[in-house]
Amino acid sequence: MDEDKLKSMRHSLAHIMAQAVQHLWPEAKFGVGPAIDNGFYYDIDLGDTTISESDFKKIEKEMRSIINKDYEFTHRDVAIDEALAWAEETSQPYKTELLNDLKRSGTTVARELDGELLGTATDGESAVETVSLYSQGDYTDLCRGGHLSRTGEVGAFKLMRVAGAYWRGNENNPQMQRLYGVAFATKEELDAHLQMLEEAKKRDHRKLGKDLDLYTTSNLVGVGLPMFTPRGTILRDVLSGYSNQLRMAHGFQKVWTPHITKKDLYEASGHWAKFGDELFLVKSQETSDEMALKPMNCPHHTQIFASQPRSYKNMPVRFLETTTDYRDEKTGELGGLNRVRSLTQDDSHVFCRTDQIEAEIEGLMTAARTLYATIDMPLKVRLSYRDDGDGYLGDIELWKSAQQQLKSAVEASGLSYFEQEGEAAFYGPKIDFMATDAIGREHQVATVQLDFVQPDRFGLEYTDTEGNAVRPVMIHCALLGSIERFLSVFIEHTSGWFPFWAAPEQVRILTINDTVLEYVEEITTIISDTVLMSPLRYNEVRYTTDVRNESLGKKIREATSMKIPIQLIVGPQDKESRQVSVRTQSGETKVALADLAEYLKKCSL
RNA sequence: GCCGCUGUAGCUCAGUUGGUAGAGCGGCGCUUUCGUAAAGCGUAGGUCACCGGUUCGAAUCCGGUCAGCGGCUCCA
Repeated sequence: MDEDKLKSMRHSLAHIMAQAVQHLWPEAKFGVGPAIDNGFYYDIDLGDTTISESDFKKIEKEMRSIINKDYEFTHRDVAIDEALAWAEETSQPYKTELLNDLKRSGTTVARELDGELLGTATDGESAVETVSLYSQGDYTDLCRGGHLSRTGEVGAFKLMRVAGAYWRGNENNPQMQRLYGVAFATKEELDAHLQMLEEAKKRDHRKLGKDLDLYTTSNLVGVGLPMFTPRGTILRDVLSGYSNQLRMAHGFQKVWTPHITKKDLYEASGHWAKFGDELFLVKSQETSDEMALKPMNCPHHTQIFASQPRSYKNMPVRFLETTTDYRDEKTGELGGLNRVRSLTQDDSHVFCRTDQIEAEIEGLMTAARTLYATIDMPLKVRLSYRDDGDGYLGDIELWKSAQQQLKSAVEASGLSYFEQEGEAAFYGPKIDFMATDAIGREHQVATVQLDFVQPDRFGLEYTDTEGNAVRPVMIHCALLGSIERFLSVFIEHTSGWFPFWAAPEQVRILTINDTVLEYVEEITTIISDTVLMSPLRYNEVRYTTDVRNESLGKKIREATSMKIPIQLIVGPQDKESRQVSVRTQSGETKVALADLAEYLKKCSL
C-alpha cells in the first residue's frame, strides 16, 4: 500500500470511528478527524459522557460491523450555505464553526486565521462557493476528501487511547475527547507496530533510569526535581565535560553566575514580561528586592560582558557555563527527565561583530555535529523562525536578516534541514537540532540562536576602529541542550549500553574464587593508572571488583543487566597464564595483562 | 493548568460477588569457593499512596488529596 493510500485508509477509519461513536452516542458532536503518523484520531464532544478505554471493545465492534457492511464512500459538492444548513440541522456546532471559517477565509487552519474571528459567521462575500460532504451509510461529514472507495477496504486497526484535546488547540476552548487509533495495511504490520511499542517500553529512560540506578525522585523534594545517583552523576559529568571540551577548543571561557537574581535583570531582558509566571520567586528577609531563581543564563552573561570596556580587537567574547536553571513548569507538562523544573544547560554565549556571525555559527554547528557524530546519534536540523504572533521583540527587518543569515549558515554546512514558523525564541530565530526517542517523538537537543534583541535591551557595546560605540550581536548555543532532556534521549538511543568512554562503570572485574585476589590487585593497579584521552580527555577509567562469594554465572548476569561494557573474568587459569578474560557484548577474548591498558584505550576510540 | 487512566513488600505482579494480605526476585543469616546470564536452606519486610465517608466489617464501594502514566496547552 503506498503512502497516499495508507493515509486515505487511516482517514477513512477516522470517519468509520465517528460513525460508530454516533451509533453508540447519538448526541456526539464532532470536531476534526485527521490521519496522523501510524494512525488517526477524532475529536469528539460527548457533553458529560466520558469515553474510557473500556468502551473501546464496543466501539471497535461497531466499527467492524460498519466495515463488514462495506458502505461506499460517496461525496457531493454543496453550496457553502447549504452545508451550513446541514450542520445546523444535524446539531454539529463545531462543523458550523469550520464552515464559517471556510466561508470567511477559505481555510480551517486555525493558525492561518485571525484568532478574534475564529469560527464566527460572516455576512460578506464567500471565500469559497462550495464545500464537499462525504458519506458512508448513515453518516455524513464535512471533509475535503482523501478516502478509500468502500469501508470494506480498510486494513488492520486498533483503538489505542483517549485523551483530552482543546478545540482548535486553544486552552480557552472546551476540551474534547480525542480517540486515537493506529492502522496499517495488514495485520502483520499492525502487530509489528505494537511489538515495536513494547520494545520501546524496555528502552524507556524512566525504566532504565531506575534499572541502571541513574536518577531518582522523591515526593519530599517535589515534582520535576530529579536527583542523580553516583552513576547518573558520572554520566552528567562526562557528557558535560565533553561539551565543555568542544566549546573550549572553540575559544569559550568558563564563567560562573549565581542561581538567584533581582527580577530587574529579567525586566531588562524581556523575560519577565514573557515568562514572569513561570519563574520561581525568592524572598529576601533583609532587603525589599524581589528575587527569582534563574530560568536561563543569557541575561547574567550580558552583565559579565558589560563589566568592562570591549574593543573590536577582542571580539568575539565567548562565555560558557554549564549550570542548573529553574522553571516553574505546569505540573501536567512534567515527565521523566524530558521536562523538569530543574534543568542543567551546557549554555554558551558569543558576543561578536556582525562580520563574525557567519564564522561563529559555523564553528558552533561543527561542534554540535562533532558531538552527535561521536555518540552516533542522527539529528534533524530545524530552522525555527518567528510567525506573525505578537510574542516577539525587536525590529522586523533585523529578524528577516537574522533568519536569512541562519539559513545561509545551514545551507553552507550542507546539512539537510526543514523550516518551521512559530518556533523561534522571543529574541531571535534558532537552528534547532532534533533527536528522536524510542517511540519516534522528536526532542530539541542542541540549539544555535541569533539574538539582536538582548544586546540592545542591555545597551551592550564595543568600540570599533573609528572609536565609535557599536552594538554587538549575541549568539546563544547549547550542544546538549538540557542535560536532563539529552540524557532521556541518550538513554533510549543507546538502550543503556553507553559508549565505553561515557559508561558510569566501564569495567567490572569478576572473580571465580578467592585464590586470585592478589592477581586482581595487580589488575586494578594497571586500570587505576589508565587514562583515556579520546574523545573526552583525561578520562580516568572507572572500574569495580566483584569478589563476592557468588557463582560466576550470577556475577555475569548482574554485570550484564547493569550494561557494563567490559567484564574482566579472572580465575586460576587467567592468573596462571597472566591474562584476563575480557567479556563484552560482542563476545569474549583473552588479553595479556601487559596489554590491558592499551586494550582499554582502544575501546574508547 | 486541563481531560482520561493508574497507585498492593525495594522490584515484577496475584488477590473471586466487601470477611482484617500472597508469590517470585531482591535483602538478611547459615551452608557452599564454584569458569560464562539466577547455588541450597532458613528468615525478616506491607496503616494495601494519603485523608474522609458508606458498612457489623473496606485493598475491594463512594468522595477528596497527592503521585505516576497517556494526551492537550506551553517550552526562554
